[in-house]
Amino acid sequence: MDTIALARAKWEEHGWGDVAEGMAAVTSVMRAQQIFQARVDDVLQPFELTFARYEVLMLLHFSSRGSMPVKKASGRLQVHPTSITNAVDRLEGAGLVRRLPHPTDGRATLVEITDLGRETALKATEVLNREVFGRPGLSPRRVSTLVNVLADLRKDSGDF
Amino acid sequence: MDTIALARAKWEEHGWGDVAEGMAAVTSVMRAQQIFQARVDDVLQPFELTFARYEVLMLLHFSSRGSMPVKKASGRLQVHPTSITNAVDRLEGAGLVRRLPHPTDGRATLVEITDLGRETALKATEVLNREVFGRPGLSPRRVSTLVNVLADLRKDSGDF
DNA sequence: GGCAGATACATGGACGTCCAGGTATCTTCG
DNA sequence: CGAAGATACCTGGACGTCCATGTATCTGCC
Repeated sequence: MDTIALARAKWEEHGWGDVAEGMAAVTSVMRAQQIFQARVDDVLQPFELTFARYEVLMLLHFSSRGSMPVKKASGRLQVHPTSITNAVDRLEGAGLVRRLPHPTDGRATLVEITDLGRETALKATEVLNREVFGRPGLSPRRVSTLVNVLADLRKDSGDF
Repeated sequence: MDTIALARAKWEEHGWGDVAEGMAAVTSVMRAQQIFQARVDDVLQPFELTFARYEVLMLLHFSSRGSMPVKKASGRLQVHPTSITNAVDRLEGAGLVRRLPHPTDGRATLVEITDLGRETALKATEVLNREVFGRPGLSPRRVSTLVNVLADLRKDSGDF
C-alpha cells in the first residue's frame, strides 16, 4: 500500500489533479529524506556521530588548512550558523574538533579538526561508503537521474 | 558554486569514485527536503500550521469517519506514534482536532477533525496547491521522473 | 579619531523527530 | 477464570533545525 499514491488519488478526486504530481513530489522527497537519514544515522551511531556532525567533520577534513570559521561552514553546508555551533559543541566534546580564536578577525571563531577527528572521519566514511552510498537502493542509472533532477531543483531555488 | 558537485569531486579524488554518485544522491535528497520544507512551512505559517500538522489534518479530513486512532495515523504517515501525539496536542490546542475515547478499545484514543479543522485544511490546501505543489521548480516531465525514481527507492526500502 | 551600521558568534526557546520508560487496557492461553 | 504477554498511548529526554536576541568586534564614513 503506497501512501503517496493514495494521497495523489485523493487530490485527483477533489479536482486538484493539475497539482497532484507536485504534491507527490514534495511528499516523496520528505519520505526519501527520512529513509536516508535513518540509514546514515544507523551507520554513524557506533562512531557517536550524526549526519550533521559527519558533514561538518568532512568539510573540515577536506579544507586546505583543516580549519574554518563557523560562518563559512554554515554557508558551505547551507544550514543556519546556530546548527554549526550546535554540531561543533558536540564534536568538541568528543575531541574531534577544537575551537581557536581567528588570527585576524576578533569576531570569528575557527573550528579545527583534530587528529582523532580525521581518523574518525575516515573510518566513518569507509562504512558509509560501503553500507549506504554504495547501495542507495536504486540502479546506477536511476541514481544519476535522481541527482540530475534534484540539481535542477536546487538550481531553481537559488542554491547555485 | 554547487556544493554537492564539489563534494563529489572530493570523493573521486580520494578514490571513492565508485560510490560518489550515491553520496551525491543522499546529500541531494537531504537538501531538497530542506528546500521543500522551508517553502511549505512558509505558506502554512499564516494558518499556524506546519507540514507535519497539515498532514495529520488532511489524513483525518480524507478519512471516512473524520477520525482515527493515533496508531493508525502513525502508520499512514510513517512517523513514530509520539510524533502524532505531539502534532495532535498542538492541533487540539488550536481547536482543529479533538480527542475522543475509542468506543470499543479502551486503550486507544480517537482523534477527530473539527469543522474549524476542515475549513482550515481546505484553505491551507488552496494556497499550498497554488504556491508550492503547482510550481515545484521543475518541468512536469522532471517532476514525474522524480516521483517515479523515489517510488523505486521507497519500494526498495520496504515502504510498500 | 570616533561613531553608526554590519558582521560573527553564542544563548535560549520553539518545533518535529525519535527512543526509553511507564500505565492502562486488551488478548491469549493454561 | 486468571495470569502473562501484547498493544495503545503519554511523558520525559535527546538531537537537529530554525528564529530572536544579546554581545563583541570590525568597517566605513564623517
